[in-house]
Amino acid sequence: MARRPLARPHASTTINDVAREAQVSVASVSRVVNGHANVLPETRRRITEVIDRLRYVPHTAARSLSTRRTHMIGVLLPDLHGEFFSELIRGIDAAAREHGLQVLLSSSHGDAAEMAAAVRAMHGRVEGLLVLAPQLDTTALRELPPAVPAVFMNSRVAGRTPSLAIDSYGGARAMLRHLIACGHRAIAHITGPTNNFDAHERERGYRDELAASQPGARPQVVRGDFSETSGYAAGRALAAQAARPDAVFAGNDAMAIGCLAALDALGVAVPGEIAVTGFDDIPLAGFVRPALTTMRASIVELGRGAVDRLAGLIAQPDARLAAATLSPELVIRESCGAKRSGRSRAPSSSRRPRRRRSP
Amino acid sequence: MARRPLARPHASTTINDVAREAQVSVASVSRVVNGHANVLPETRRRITEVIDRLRYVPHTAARSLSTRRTHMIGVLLPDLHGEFFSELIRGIDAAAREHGLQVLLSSSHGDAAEMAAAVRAMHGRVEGLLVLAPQLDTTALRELPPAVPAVFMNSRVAGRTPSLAIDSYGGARAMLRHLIACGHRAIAHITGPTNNFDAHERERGYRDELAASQPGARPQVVRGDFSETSGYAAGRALAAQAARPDAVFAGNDAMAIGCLAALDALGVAVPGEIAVTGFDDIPLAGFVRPALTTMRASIVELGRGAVDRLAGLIAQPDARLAAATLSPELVIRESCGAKRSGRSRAPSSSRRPRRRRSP
DNA sequence: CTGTTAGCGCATTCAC
DNA sequence: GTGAATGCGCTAACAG
Repeated sequence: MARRPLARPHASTTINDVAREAQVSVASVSRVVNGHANVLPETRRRITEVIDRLRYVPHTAARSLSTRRTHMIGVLLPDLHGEFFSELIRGIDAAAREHGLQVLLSSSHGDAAEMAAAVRAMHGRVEGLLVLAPQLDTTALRELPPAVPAVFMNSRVAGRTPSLAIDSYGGARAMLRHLIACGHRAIAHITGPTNNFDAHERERGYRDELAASQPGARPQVVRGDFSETSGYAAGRALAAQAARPDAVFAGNDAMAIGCLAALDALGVAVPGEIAVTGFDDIPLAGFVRPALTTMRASIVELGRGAVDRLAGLIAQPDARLAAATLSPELVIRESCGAKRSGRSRAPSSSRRPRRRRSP
Repeated sequence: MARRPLARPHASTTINDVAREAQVSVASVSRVVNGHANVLPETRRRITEVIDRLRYVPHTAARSLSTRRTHMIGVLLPDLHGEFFSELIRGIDAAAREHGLQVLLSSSHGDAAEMAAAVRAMHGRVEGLLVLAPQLDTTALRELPPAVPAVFMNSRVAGRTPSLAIDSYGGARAMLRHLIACGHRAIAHITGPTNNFDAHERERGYRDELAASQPGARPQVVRGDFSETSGYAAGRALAAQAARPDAVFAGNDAMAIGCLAALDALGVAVPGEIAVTGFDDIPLAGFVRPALTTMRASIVELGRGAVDRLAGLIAQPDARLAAATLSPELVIRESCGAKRSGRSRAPSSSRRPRRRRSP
């Protein structure tokens, strides 16, 4: 590239062009661009004028090379679907913007190996990592370069890596207490996928609260995978059983809705014969019939909180934040059979003013 | 930085370290790293060994500075919710990975000004832009630096910017033809938000097909905003009208489901008294009662196709791709009142094997 | 307050 | 086949 530099692909104006045009040194231009104080008003004005006129924009890579800062964080997500994904990103994006961080996204990771590859690809471009690894198997996460700060969401992390999670365990116990308070005795549970952290925590909460509140009661568990279809199948199975439960706590709303559809098809009254509840409070939860009682977890806050923590960690790498937890909130609608004092049949979607899907 | 360079923040091994350790020049290391042929097997072996041992990873910024390539594309999204968002990202991410591109995401743009700011922040870091700008007002998009290749999705773009879109117009007409074929005459429409490209196209399709198939028929339109709540309100309004329609074509599934809930609350039989259809085919569409007839649009393909086009554009900036379109497909379930030959009541969610929400 | 200059880490000519 | 040297665009010492 010595003699005849190959035609620069996107030849754009550099700091040198500005300096020459404004009759100053690149140092002064740099100072103005970075908002340093030590520049004469007149000089600053002249430089600013040229910058505007030439539409000069600092070259990011060059700046990074010099400052060792990229202002980017990497976000590693598994193969996620639906509302959870979008709300998480929404929270992450908003918080990142506030911190002046850009988001390098890598989603759709089926397994830990893929995730490791993604991490490698991000090496050097990001100042921190945000990872959602619901797989119980987190051994592969150990390969993360220890140098870069990382925050784990809804993951079981060995060691004291700073993490943040929805309190699935506590939420499940709360839901069970509610069902029991409603008078239900035989309460079944539809689980999420095996090897999923939250699914595991919710099941554990179900079992523990059952054992605590109804000593001797036998847990009744059907395996699902968080999909509507699996909830549908579970609903059929449960309704057909000899010991038919009088309440079903599904591991998430999607399965609860699938279960509802199955019971409806079978002519089983909900909540009359069997009560059904979910977890997550997806936007549609208030619009199915009967409206779904569920635990509301603020996914937006999960994403936002994770970024806040990561930003703090980037600023102070030595800071030792303890793991934190977000408590879900019980949302009582109709499917649980709780007697309600209100008389309105309008769906309760007080929060979330606008819910759109189409672009 | 002349005398005593400040302690490098994330001191990591550089190409120089490798060169020194392997007793070669940085040029050879560079050749090996970039897979050039002209390196002796023995030399290559030695270098490779050192690279592994030192865990050397090329510094991205430095490489970018020198090559003028970042291998990143910017994705600009509006304030999106739900399934649409996640599927779009899924498609984008998968395709980007195939093309060896990283995704710099920036979402939650309420208006064009915010989007312009996001573009500015990405300037220089991305080789191309993917933008979803459903706002009808695209004047602000003109500010995009013309130098960087861009692909627009579901947007009305003046000029011949390469774009890709779901054929909302054609889909709406197809849906209307279906409703008419089912014997419905008074067909109402619930629109999406004003100033939204797809909402506009669907309404246009509704009006055009109505005029074409039933000359003289009077269009009956209620304004919605793509949210379940607005669909609920529209359903109430429609049911209360003197000239009650016998079919309702909602601008998207969320509103259709809201409408369904309203009619259920009012005791109006669906599809008996009023048929209801939607647009999008969200995963839950098959699980509400009655199961929703809708138009299936492959959002994943939208994202994937957009990235493919962008990658092509980056490779050949001069290439003039024409705008392309993705045709949605009619999915007939129960809510439209079509007589069905099958006898299965199981939800039809043949495709989409797994649908999860929770992490 | 301003200019000069030395790197940041890497790719790439051009001699050898 | 290999190495020495140059420049990518910018920041931050340092000298003036």
